[in-house]
Amino acid sequence: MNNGSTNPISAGLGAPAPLLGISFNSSKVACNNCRLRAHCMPASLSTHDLSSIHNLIGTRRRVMRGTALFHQGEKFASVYAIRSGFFKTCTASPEGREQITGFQMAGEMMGFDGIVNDKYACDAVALEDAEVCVMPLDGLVNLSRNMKVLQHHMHRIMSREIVREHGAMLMLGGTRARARLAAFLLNLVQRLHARGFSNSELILRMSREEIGNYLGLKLETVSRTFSMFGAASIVAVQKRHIHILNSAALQDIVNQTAFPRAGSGGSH
Amino acid sequence: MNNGSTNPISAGLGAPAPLLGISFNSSKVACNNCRLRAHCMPASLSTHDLSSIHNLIGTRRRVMRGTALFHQGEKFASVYAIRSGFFKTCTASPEGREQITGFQMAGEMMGFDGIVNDKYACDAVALEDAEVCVMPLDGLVNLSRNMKVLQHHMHRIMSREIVREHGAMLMLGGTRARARLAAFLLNLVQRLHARGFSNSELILRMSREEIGNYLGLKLETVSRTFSMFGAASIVAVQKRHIHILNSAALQDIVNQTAFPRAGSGGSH
DNA sequence: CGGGACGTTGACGGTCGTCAAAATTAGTGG
DNA sequence: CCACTAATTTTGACGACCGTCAACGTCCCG
Repeated sequence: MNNGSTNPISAGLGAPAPLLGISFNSSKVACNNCRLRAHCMPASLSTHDLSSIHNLIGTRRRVMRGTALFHQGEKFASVYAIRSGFFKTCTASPEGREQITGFQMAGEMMGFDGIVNDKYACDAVALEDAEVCVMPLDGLVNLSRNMKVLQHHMHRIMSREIVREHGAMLMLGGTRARARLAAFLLNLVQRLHARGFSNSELILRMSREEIGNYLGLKLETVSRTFSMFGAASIVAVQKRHIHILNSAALQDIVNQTAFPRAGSGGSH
Repeated sequence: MNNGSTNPISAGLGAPAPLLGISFNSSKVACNNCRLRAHCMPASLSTHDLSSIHNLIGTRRRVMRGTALFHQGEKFASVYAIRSGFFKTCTASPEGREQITGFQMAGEMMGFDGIVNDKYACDAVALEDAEVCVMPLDGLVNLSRNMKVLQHHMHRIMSREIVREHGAMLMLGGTRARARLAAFLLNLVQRLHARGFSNSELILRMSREEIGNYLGLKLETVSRTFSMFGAASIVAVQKRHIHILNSAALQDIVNQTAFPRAGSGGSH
């Protein structure tokens, strides 16, 4: 399976052509050139390891806005790293209610919830045209058997997902609308900032309804709360364009607007 | 606590205490005799594999009611399988609010949230005297490198935890108090039933306040809702002893009391 | 220009948080 | 065994917050 050279010669039949614009089918952007590597790959990897991983990533896949990368119940096979674009993941309860469980951006991974039952446990829908790296799980698993860093990295990613959801639960249980929306904005802008974007401006990729669904609020409440932030000059809101004017005030709202004294006392 | 010896010992988690009153090492119940094996181990294992795993589980550990198995922020080392007893896991937000992220019973595992940052991300507190199997992670990891079933099993467990939290989010976002409490009871009794207990009776190991915290409700609301269920003869409630009289009605409440039309197409 | 998706704003009412007090139980020491 | 305190649970009254219903404005696309 070792592929020593991925040089232009082997590509003579008109495959990769890394020189020019975008090539779809052939488009294997080498992982070691990917500027998102820090987000989805282990920190330190030998070039040899890196190319092993790179070879594993069979294809990339484009996902048009509004369409699903995978569906709840679909046979599980691969996990995905987002190269570009923005996703939501949502589950449907047996009785048909739908809950958005998270929003994912470039460098983040999706699909690990499919491992338990060999079926994806949620839909992953692109909120804007997107591109993902397809990572077949058995490939990853096999590779990780001889690559300790990779094995540990997989564990870390899943563990992180667990912790992330802890955070989401923290928000949903026992805070007011203001606090939820404030925390939501701060979280988004922080993740964007970690990817080189502004730490005060962002464009929402999702509708008010989707925000509300995620935060456990109705869309009208989301809208009203945005207006409130605007009136207080904490955030400038124009449709989906958000400008955080006073991030400290937002943080205060997160801190102060939790229901008071939820959990203290108690333990003996 | 009123024993002759000084208290710090029981509270201390520091050193692996060699020969105190309780001998940690001695009690090695062979995994292949453990009637909970089906819950925490892969389905099919050769006896050889099983004994490898068994050897890995260095110790068991007793946890007294009200004390913590591990604390948020503590250095991560092991995951734990519950042999007996009942736990809650709770995280504290930076601003000090506390959120219970789950209740765990015999056969379930805890600690995987510690992998990401090499620190436990939550407290695990025993709600009744308990006993756990200590499973050092690096041992598991090394073993799994040569034991494919185990490797896959670990992935499944973490994945299941992710999915479980999806479910919790589903409940916290967009349902009413009745629905949350009904779903909570049904979930508890179902898990207990899977362990050989009644499918209609249970004893709550946690206080009204803890239930409320978990469900995003105040303790008064929890109490009132219990009373409501009682008045409707759906559940007989006596303190913490719960008898489900009409499980179908409970299920109806879960289904019907979600906020209407949260996610589907809005035609009016 | 017209239709549809999305967002904003207003008015009203229900659910549940808040405050308060009483009831029941558990734990402790005499 | 019984008094005493602390913890937990229950119940009531009140009101804030947010869900509900409705109308309107905006933008996009055919």
